[in-house]
Amino acid sequence: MGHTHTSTEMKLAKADALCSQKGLSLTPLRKRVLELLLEAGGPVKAYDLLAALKPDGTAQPPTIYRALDFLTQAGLAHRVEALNAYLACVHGHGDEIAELFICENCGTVREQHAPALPDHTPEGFEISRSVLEHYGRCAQCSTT
Amino acid sequence: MGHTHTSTEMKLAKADALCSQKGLSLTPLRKRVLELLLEAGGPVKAYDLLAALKPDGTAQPPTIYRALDFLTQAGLAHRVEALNAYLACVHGHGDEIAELFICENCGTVREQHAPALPDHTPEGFEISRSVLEHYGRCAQCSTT
DNA sequence: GGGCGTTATGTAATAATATGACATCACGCA
DNA sequence: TGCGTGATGTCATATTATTACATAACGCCC
Repeated sequence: MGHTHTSTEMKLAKADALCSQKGLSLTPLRKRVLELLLEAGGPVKAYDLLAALKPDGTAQPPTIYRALDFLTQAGLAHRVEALNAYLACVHGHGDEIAELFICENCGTVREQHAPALPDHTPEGFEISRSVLEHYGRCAQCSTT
Repeated sequence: MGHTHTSTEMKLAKADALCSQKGLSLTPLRKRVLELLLEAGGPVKAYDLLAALKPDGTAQPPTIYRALDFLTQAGLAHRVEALNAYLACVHGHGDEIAELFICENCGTVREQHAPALPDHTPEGFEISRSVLEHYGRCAQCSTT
């Protein structure tokens, strides 16, 4: 087993800890989906996850969407809105939101915490969720 | 005809001007779609537009998606990523990006220009498009 | 241990969103 | 006139997501 695998295991363990701390149950199915996301190392489509989960094609869509809902609620994954894809989230964002830089050439995603954000929130507007995604070319791809 | 209608006409005229200035052709179909978006005053789904366009149901999806592609390219509309919906855009953003505040209760959207992004873009990353959307409750809805 | 509520998963069907491919039309222009 | 280009029409299908209901797993109370 290589380094990547080990790292995945560590992240899964961390996710376990985080869930039990919050009183959420990271069941085998949910954990497996998170593992697939972590192994992918980038955004994955729901139906690709579904195929990976059960290569014989017996898994049904709700299976994967439920798992993804759980993971996103738990803060263990993000949905990349403009790609209809999902991404494992390693760091626990507190109140900060995720800011994604998505390379349209190679598909890699760089994730950061965005500091609390908008200066010009309209008076009285209560934000419950923010989407902040940038599309373009990463350093690698813009030089080549 | 009330004030809203008049205002829509003015915006359409403005769109016309903007297009001819850029060498784009705001055809009757495209203009009609923009008009529908303006009249709606908020985000509309592609298939709803399609239905509004041809109440007899004879219009096919590519019709509306092509028109929406044109309008978004031209800067006359935005796609609201997390809603799979489209929104007329009245102000021409220059290099600034659109920042949307979307009330999940009443569905209204407040749009602003976000200043070119005061962020920590990774070294070398070239942004071609940004998505900035906030979901929550507007002032109206959070008090009631 | 037996019933029972709650949460998670399985499964079938279908809804909602979007694109590909090709035909046709309209219009400018050599 | 004939041709090239961009726009639209039309059919088919792909992709993404949800609803609804059945079953299973597990804790809890008695």
